[in-house]
Amino acid sequence: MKLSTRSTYGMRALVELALTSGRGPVSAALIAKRQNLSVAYLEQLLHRLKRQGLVSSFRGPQGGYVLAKDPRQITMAEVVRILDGTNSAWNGADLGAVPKDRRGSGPRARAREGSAKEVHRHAQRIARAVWRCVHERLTQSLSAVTLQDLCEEVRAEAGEPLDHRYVFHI
Amino acid sequence: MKLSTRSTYGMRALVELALTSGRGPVSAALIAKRQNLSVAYLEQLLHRLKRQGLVSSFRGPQGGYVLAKDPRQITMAEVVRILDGTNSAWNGADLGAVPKDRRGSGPRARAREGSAKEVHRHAQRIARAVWRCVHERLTQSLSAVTLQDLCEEVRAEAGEPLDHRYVFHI
DNA sequence: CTAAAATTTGACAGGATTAGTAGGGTATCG
DNA sequence: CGATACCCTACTAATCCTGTCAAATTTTAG
Repeated sequence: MKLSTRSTYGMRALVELALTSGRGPVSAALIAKRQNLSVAYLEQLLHRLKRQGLVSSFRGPQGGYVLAKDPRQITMAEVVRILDGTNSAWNGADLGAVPKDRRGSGPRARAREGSAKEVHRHAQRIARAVWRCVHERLTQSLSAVTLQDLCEEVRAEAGEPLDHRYVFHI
Repeated sequence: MKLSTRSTYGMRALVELALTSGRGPVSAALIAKRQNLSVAYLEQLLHRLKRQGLVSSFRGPQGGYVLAKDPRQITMAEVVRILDGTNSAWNGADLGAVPKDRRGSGPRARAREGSAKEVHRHAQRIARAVWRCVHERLTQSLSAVTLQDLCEEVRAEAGEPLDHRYVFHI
């Protein structure tokens, strides 16, 4: 798991969909315009969200995207997993790229550092512990944030008078 | 704030320093060898950690790096802020890249979308809400993880017999 | 006291990965 | 048909990470 701008972009698009929910599909172009981000890039993100069943799409005129799940059932953790969770980093077993050569250690052997196997086990132990400790708490706290929470946060920030009505579908 | 491999690299180095604490400085080359990552890259990270006062360094033979604070006072959130917090994404006020051109929206004006100023306020409201909601819970849960917690996690994983003694300095 | 070795520091080049762009294809509705 | 909008693939730009070299600094050896 990683965490970058993609997740926030995706979440913002989902908020947009949630706020206009029940009033027909919204085109990617309109979301992009309202959220001030690139259409093409947003389409990629929406496509991935669709394949994972978070949104549905309709082609043709008056087409666009619609939320496919209850906003209370969409968590931030899920969005992060879908949009930012593809890569090998943060994958638990990962120890980081293995460098081919080492600079400082010269020809003379050092006494303290143990066999290569031991070093590897040691590194893996620490890497796993760090990863586990962080990943656990991270997913835990991100799972606690739902799309509905974000919508309410937006409403609180706006002080009620949103320009679309605040209706959830289903 | 962003979150990538850098923070885990840095945290692993700090764990290494904490575990060998009280037994003199440890060179970047040795840490890199034990943790199986690139020396040059690790040096960059250590340099930043030094400038922020988390570690101290000594040059020359028998030199290296030493933890500058109590492991209980170093939180994961601090490390993330130092190593992954540089870039403009996730900076609260950020609204994402501003696209230069828009593809689909054609010459014909749409009725629903309001003035440019309103759209911008709307976008900013949602972006801020998303950012605030996520950032708040994220830093909160990362602040709860200290370097000492990680060391104990490592010890738990290893089942006690670590190859260095488990001593904290000061 | 001088020279060599060990180590940090800094800079830079190059590959790998990710962020974002561009443009064409295809389904759907009037 | 033709316009709207999703869908797909390839491309460019930026960033991350690694590798390497040279300079500065301190300790140790001779």
